[in-house]
Amino acid sequence: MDGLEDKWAAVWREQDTYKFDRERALSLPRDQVFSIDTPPPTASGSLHVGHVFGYTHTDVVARYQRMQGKEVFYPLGWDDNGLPTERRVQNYYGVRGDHSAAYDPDFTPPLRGAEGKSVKAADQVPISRANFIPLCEELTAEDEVAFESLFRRLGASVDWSQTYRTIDDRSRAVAQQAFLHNLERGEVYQAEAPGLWDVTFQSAVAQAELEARDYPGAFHRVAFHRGDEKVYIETTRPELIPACVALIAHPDDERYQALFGSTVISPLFGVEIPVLAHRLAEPDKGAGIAMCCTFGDLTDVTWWRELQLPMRSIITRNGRLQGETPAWVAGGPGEQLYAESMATKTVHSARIAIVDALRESGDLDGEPQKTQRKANFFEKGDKPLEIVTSRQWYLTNGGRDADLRKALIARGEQIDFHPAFMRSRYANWVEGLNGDWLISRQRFFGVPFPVWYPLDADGEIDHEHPIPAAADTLPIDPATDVPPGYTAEQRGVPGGFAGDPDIMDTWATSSLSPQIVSGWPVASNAGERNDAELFAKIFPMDMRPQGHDIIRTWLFATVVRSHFEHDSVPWTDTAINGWILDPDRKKMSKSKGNAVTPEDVLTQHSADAVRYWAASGRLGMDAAYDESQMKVGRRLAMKLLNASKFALGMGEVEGDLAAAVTESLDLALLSGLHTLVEQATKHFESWDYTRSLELTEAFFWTFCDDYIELIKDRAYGSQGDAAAASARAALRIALDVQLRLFAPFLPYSTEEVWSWWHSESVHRASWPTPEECGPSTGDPTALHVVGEALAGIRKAKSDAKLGMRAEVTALTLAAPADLQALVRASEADLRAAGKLTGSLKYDAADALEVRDVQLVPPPPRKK
RNA sequence: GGAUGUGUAGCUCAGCUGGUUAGAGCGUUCGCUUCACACGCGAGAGGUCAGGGGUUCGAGUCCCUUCACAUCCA
Repeated sequence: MDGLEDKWAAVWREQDTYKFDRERALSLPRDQVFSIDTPPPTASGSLHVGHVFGYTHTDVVARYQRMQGKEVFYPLGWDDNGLPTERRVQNYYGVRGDHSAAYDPDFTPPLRGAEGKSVKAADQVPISRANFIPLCEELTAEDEVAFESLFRRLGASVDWSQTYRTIDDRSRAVAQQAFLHNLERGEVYQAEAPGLWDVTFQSAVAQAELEARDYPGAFHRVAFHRGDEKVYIETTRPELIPACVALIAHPDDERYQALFGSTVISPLFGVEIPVLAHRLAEPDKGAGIAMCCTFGDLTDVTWWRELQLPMRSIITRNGRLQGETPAWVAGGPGEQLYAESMATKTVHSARIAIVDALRESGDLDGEPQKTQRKANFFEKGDKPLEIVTSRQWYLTNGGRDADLRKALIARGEQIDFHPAFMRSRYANWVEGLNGDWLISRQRFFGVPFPVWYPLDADGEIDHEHPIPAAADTLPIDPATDVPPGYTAEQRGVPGGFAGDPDIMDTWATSSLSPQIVSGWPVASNAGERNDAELFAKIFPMDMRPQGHDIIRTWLFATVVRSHFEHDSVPWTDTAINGWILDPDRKKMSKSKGNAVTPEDVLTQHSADAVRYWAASGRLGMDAAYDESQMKVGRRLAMKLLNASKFALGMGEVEGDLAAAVTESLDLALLSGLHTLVEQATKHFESWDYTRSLELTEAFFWTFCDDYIELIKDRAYGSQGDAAAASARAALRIALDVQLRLFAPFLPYSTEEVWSWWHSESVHRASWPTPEECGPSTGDPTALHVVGEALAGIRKAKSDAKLGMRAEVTALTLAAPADLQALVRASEADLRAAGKLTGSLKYDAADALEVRDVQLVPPPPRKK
């Protein structure tokens, strides 16, 4: 069985079994084409069983649609653009991206394969982005080869000639072209504003990348002064007292009515601070009055904006306090404290210094009370985010525009979510947006913004008049390329130009995956994958499969881009898969150390077995990692091989198979098969492939355990040629149909069996129709009833602790008349299967029952 | 605090628009080398359908409520 995987994977590769036929697609009506917008796995991560789970769901659907005769567009790309790759490259080559480094056309990295040795940051060679990117491409290309091999082994029916990378020329050109279109239409803008900032990665972070985590802190009860009166606030960030711009309480809070409109003096620094009212102050939290600093958290930003407070920022981009003593502190009582104990210190050290000083001055009431607070983190970071003012690019997404938000929620309504309840994740997210999408990142490996800025006579950047790249030159890198109308010598000199130093959020590229794969034309035709005809044909696409954790990012972002660029949804349906949980019900992930590598799983259990497990997980439902289920799948695949070998070994039937089927049980089987095909198809059409598998599987086990057992004697010829032909024909029809019903789930074993009497791949065969199931004139209950009679005989033998070879010399079958008739019609089959040699009496009863079974122990086996 | 989902045999789950004694597989127990399969075959045991209330002739299935768990958003 394991040899099947190498064998058939090679055949599928050689024969291009899953190749997308562009010409055929263009010639077909739209509903005969099925296009899938698959998630590109992160190339520098590693794959885990969760991937196997989700991608199997997609593949099962792809295979079904292909068998339905549709031309299936099923590419798979790699997301190699972004932070995970940057980190690997730094270690692997011993380099570090540096915005100030110049491009070196002859650069060779100091190391190759230093992974694991962990090169110290100080030893990493600073290199330009233009030198850094090729290294990223080189390293990810290696990973991608290994990934493709795994997906092939799994049996993913992807057309590998359609592969793409989110950093390749075409992807960058698509991302830049879409950005320039957004810019022209005013959907993207630059703003200098306070925003969340990761001090480790030195980059701005978007709302969708936030993660609220518990973070240990302490409440410090600190006095502000109003003459002799003290006004206490409670804060977890006392180091921000020098950045305080107001004290704020709720407008309805009785305690502070007298203070509103007056001012207080800050402790240690002696700065005069207004006391103001705002509805976002929480009366029941701490003292009910809060200090607003620029900036401690997002509420501070709101207060600062709405109450038009001054800017007194002290935290810099590297997470330390600014070195220069701020103007409003200089000359005051806190000047020395700041200059000596806080300037250039980390937030942590500054806090210790200020708390000591507060204690000494008597402004700290009691000792700090330890607490767990929620702090915002970058999902990939491990230090709380700071809020820093910086110039960034934003793409409108409804966060600040009710009409746009409404339009995007309406887009969600136009997409069918599977399961449907996942739509509320989308709607909740869009409704809860509190700002536009921040798409610029101060990183290196990603798609650069295709713009430059003029420098004025003093060499100052004029951000108001960005110079866009010419459309037919994309992709460009403004760090090395020169804007239209300038020469390279003018870079960085007064009157010249400067490139935009930032790159785009990874999602700003991957949100264009439908455009990237479908041939959306870019003016430069970078990557030579422009295909306007194809794009017109397959966009909007049919299916977007993905995890529910990235509805707020990838799914939403894709909808936004498509809304702006095409005034359309990007796809009509989205299939949301759940997560794989380990047996302790925790999400499996590499970082938690509980993930099993998919290579091991596939080797140990076989691809068909693993797919069986994955396919028994319904869309949207988290599933347990369950090896026992894989064993069941393996057993099923094995049974399929064995039963088929046996059934086909009975002999062939010449001529019209359907016409040869005449016996009661054979007709009953085919009638049941007829219903099975209807049901299996119906459930696939409603995206419930799991139900389809369950029904097919149940039918197959009855086929093996009851039907084959009952007819095998006759099929060998004990009741004459015509009766044998009837059984053999029914076996063939049933097998032919069942193999095709199983093919999307068990591609290897079905292909093997199919090849025994077909020349074409089962994966290019047509999905079975009820009409192919032969005559539907039989009574399907006949098989159940005779099967039940056989079960009665088996039970008698089992109760007598005898083997199934034991001979039955007499029995009575009690049943209602109609059931008796069904048994009588197949009495010879029942006798053969039950080893019934003696009398079979019939008796009337309300329900079928096998009574008075007389048994003879089987003769001892000859040794 | 808000949203969504889940709670059915020891385990993993199915039970569609309410209808006869609640199903499957795994595990478990007992038995069997039956000429496709011992990576097999046959038989059995095992459930107050999370708790409470309601609608109904009738509820695992609909409504209300409580509890527990998970995820997302505050």
